[in-house]
Amino acid sequence: MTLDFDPIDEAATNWRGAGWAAVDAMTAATSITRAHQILSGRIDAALAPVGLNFSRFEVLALLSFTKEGELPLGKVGDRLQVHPASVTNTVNRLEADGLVARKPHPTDRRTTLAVLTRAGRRRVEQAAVALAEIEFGVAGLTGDGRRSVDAAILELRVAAGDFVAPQSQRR
Amino acid sequence: MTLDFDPIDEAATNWRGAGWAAVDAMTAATSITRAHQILSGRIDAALAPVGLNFSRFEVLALLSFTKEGELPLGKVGDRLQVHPASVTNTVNRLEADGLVARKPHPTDRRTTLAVLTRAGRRRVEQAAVALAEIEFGVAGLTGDGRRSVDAAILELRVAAGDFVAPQSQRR
DNA sequence: TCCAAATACTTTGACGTCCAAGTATTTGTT
DNA sequence: AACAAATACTTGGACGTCAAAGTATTTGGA
Repeated sequence: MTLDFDPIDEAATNWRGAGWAAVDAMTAATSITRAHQILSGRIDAALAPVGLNFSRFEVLALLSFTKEGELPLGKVGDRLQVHPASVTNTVNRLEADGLVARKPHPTDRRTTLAVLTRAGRRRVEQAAVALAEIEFGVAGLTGDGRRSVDAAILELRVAAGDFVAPQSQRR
Repeated sequence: MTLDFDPIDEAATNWRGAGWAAVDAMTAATSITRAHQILSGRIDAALAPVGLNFSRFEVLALLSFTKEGELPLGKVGDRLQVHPASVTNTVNRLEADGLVARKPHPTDRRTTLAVLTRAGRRRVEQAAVALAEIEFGVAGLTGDGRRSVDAAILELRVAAGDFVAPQSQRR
């Protein structure tokens, strides 16, 4: 099943042969797509024994970083850049597992807070350890590789309007 | 909705504060994940008017590069690194749209060939143009950024066993 | 004060992906 | 020759994602 050639390199050759444009853009996009496949496979495999997947872990981690361990669902979506419906779905699952609870917002009745439970806090710690053990799936990337990926993708994210750097953007 | 800070940078700070390990691995993994979100959103948006999504496009492109415009479904899965069930699903859809046809393998009756139809060939050309126009979603990445992403991810893919370089691996 | 518009979340439905199990066929051994 | 194991694909089910529509509540003018 392991190929004896680089499929992306092969694709680039084919694209050139067909006279199609933007070959270098294609290889970059394909590389990123494949990298994501690899990472998400490894990460979900590492989290499965802990009873989480990456989305659920991200929500728990985000909550664990707040003072009170709680956040409106909308904020969760903003921070993790996922669709509101996905937040609802993820929180439903976490709630069913007893890792977060829903709580009405004290002053705005439209808003629902997700609150980390004690079990949720324990679970996210376990998951963080499990992820650190597999180096978040990026084993195989050297320090240089990680830095250059971060830097390059930072350009992409800024260009995509993920956030606007206020004044100083370190890094 | 656009944040006024870099959420990944923020996450790194939080992780350090919580004393969690592998912060640099986390940022690399998160960057790649986010890059994939951005690209796949842009790519699917560019392909929607053409009536394709990226998976279906990839299958058509792969077929278009073969001599006869046909390939066993299993080979398609190997090349695109997707699950056999996904290939079945994707080809079903392409077949329903008249862009490929299924044909029995001449000598191995277990095997089914996906054959590009004339409409499929036209469609993949349109799609290639549409994708080139948006630079595969990587507008925002400079030439250097694209090269460093390719190079870094190549490490990752090799480490993941995507393929084994036989003797000479150019690039 | 009143009401249209904005905001927050949920629901429903269309898709896509993978896994596991099932069917058909071929291969490799004994 | 015979049959267990491997291979090729499909099916059905669990999940996840997003878009669009629906409900409830708050906000920001006229």
